[in-house]
Amino acid sequence: MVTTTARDSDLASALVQTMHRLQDLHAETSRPLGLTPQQAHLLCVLISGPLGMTELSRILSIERSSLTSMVDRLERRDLVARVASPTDRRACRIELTAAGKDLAHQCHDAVVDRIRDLTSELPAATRQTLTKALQSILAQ
Amino acid sequence: MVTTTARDSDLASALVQTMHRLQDLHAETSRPLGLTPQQAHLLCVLISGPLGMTELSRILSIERSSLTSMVDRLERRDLVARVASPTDRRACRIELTAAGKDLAHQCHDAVVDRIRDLTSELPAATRQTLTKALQSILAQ
DNA sequence: TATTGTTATACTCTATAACTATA
DNA sequence: TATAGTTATAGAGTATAACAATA
Repeated sequence: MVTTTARDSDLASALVQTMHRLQDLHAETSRPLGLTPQQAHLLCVLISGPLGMTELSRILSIERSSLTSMVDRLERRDLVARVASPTDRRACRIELTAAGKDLAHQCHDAVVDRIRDLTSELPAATRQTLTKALQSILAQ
Repeated sequence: MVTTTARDSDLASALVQTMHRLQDLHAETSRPLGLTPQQAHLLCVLISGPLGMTELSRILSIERSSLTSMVDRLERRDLVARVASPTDRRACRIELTAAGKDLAHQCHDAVVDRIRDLTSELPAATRQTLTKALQSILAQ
């Protein structure tokens, strides 16, 4: 039987290429805001609230020691602040400053806008299917 | 009208999160092979044939000067080779050595396997829709 | 003059290992 | 003893600017 059925590797390949495309897009939107993609990611993760170093390193998938220097650089620019934990004197919480919050939202909005452009030509039903499929992948 | 219609930002958010997930997965598959994700990307791009520095830098979205040092490191490990262009004495072609070709295929296969695991629970029709949607995004 | 690629430099990202302070 | 976070160190990724050689 010969059909136009997609192979597994077509989906894998499409996903990998999409990843690279989105990475580029992410870099292009961060840069004019004076941020590396990694810094933009960190700031955006903090939008939903302050986090400790250990939890933040887990979310960003980097070692705590790597995070220390990232936070140092952002703190020097007054985009984040280390706040002492009231309950654990070893720990601190990283939180966005007012300037950091503003920049984080700019990053977030810029990326969402760019992606909206990329996906705007898809039919609504396809967008729906795409969204649900990706969410189910992410839920694993 | 109140429905469960997904917002644009849900799709954008799902795409961004998928990007991060795939980045992690890519890093996890490259690392045991002794490669950074960027090195793995470079090797995989060369699977389809040798490329000049300028074209390779365009494909990887990095400056040529950044690429020079990446190629230096890979060449020192005998994974790629600089071959003089026969037609342009300024230019060179970067090509995979036998070891580089082997490693590139290992990288490629490892990523495809991991992604297949991620997507294996989706219905065939959804996989098809997903693949076509991503391909149409990439075609832009 | 324009293009190909490299060199020099500076900064960021990242991991590993060893460490301090607190729980 | 275990955990939170930092320091020290080394290597890799990246951009900018200036450069050499060739087209």
